[in-house]
Amino acid sequence: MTQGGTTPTNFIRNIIDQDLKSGKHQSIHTRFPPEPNGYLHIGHAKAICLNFGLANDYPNGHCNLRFDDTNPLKEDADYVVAIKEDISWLGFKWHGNIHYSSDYFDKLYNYAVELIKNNKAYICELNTQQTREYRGTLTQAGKDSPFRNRPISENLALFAKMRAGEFEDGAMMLRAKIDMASPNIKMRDPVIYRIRFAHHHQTGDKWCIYPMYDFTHCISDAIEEITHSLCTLEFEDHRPLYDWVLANISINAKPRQIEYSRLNLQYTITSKRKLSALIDEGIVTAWDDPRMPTISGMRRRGYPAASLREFSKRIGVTKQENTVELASLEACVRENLEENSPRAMAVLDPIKVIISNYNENKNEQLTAPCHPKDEHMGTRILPFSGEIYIDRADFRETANKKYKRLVLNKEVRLRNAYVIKANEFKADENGNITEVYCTYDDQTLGKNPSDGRKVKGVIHWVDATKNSAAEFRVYNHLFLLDNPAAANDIQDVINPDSQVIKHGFVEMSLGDALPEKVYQFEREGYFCADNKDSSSDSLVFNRTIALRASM
RNA sequence: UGGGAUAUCGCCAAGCGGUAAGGCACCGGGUUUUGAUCUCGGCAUUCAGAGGUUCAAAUCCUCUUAUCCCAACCA
Repeated sequence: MTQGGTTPTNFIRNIIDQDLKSGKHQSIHTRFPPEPNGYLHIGHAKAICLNFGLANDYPNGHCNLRFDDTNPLKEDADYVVAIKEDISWLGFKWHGNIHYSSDYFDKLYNYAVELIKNNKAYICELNTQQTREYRGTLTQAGKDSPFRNRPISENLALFAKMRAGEFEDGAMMLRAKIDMASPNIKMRDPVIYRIRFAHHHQTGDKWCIYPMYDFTHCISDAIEEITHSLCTLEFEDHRPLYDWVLANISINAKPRQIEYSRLNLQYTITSKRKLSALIDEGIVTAWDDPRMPTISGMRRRGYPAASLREFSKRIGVTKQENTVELASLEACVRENLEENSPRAMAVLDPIKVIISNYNENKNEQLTAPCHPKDEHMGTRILPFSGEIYIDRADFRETANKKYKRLVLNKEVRLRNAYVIKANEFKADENGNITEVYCTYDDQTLGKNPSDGRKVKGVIHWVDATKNSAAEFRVYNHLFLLDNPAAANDIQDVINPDSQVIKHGFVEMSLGDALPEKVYQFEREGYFCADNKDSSSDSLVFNRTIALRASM
């Protein structure tokens, strides 16, 4: 399958098609509702592609960005900034202004009052412990709160006082009056407002009571005239409550909540709480550490936005629990990069090669294509002198025929340059090779040896006199286990080699490599300059992903 | 007898009563100045299991089994 093209159908599209066909809706309106309490990760990327993708694919479709900010204790304006950037980078535009659930705090308050007036909500003074006891268990019905039958007038007065700040945190709460015996625990008089003397990043100190998710989300959807409110499976039990709230207040719009299964990805964790812990414990450096499955981490690492969109398209949308293999994501990244990244050469673990028959005054400027198949990418200049660097792994004193690189007394092709032959080498006292002495065949530039002898291998190289020194950060799985969430202690399954630092050289043309621009370092993999730590004075390249390896 | 959901190839996933799409992975052949790419070929007589309805069932019915979610004043 080539990247791009149309999105395969799924059960949500089928529902939308029916709604459009039946005339229930003329167009669709979705929303992406992140809570600004952390950075967006690959799971959110799926949700973003789903919601914004739907809006893009249907005529007159719209998708709102709404920050679900009803818990000031956990949220922060910094996250709002990062989330907006991530969505834009992923390639999506939200409809109109950015929305916040907190925009609706006044309306929400009034709807709560309406519920009270209709005897559908009451002020409860049970403490946390008591509330839990009264709620019952999975198999036992709950029992009514002693405050359940408070007169409406008293509820109204108490709620007003709650808002006025006359009670302490946790002293009381507003509860919907539904059914303490419901088999669905979510319907056992759920809390809809709590007291929190906390500063809110959007509303400041205006409020000391904050609405709960279940009360807020459905009303926010209705206010924004969302037609299809998509969320993950764990909210299935909340749907009756979502519908109950909208049915019991004077609001016309009746958005439909549809649940789909969240994405699980091998070797990664998609829990903001756990990702946050990785940072706190110093296992990674930040939310955008290239090892993080966050959108900003993947961006920093070099994953193209288009490959994330393609991935989200390939995994589909269903209600089945799933764990996608990492290889599936990586295939999308490689497919994109193979086509779009310019080629270059870099040596990560250098040993010097001295070409003894090369005239030391003959400094050549070789020309090499930036892409083997796309000539529009142009060419670049490769300085070539008598001294070059090759990778330590590309030379052996002896080797079997499967080894297609440089071997003592044998020949190898230098990529984009000449065929060389190794004649001798030097090693230090530990046996580590320090220098290899070669001779080159000056008749092999751009052509095979004229006498017909076959040169089996091709290795990459960097000129030893004109180049840029660079640090390479080679990334591997952050976790040793494909299902790290199952570990008792996450510390036990951290891969100690999730980041391996190497120092070597890149070809001269890479001296001013732009951050996040990905190159294929031939035979090594895809790399991009780090968007935080790299500068032209001190280059730092992140390995986006290795080349597919087969041998 | 708490409630809610899900079961199609190793991993995703189409399929919606007419006789198992596709992608990833994997296994072979070819091309190649990247052990990359590209390319050609292979990869579910079977749809969690057992019954039943039907000319015909992955699709309808019944029962069984397995797995996931729910008892925050989180979202």
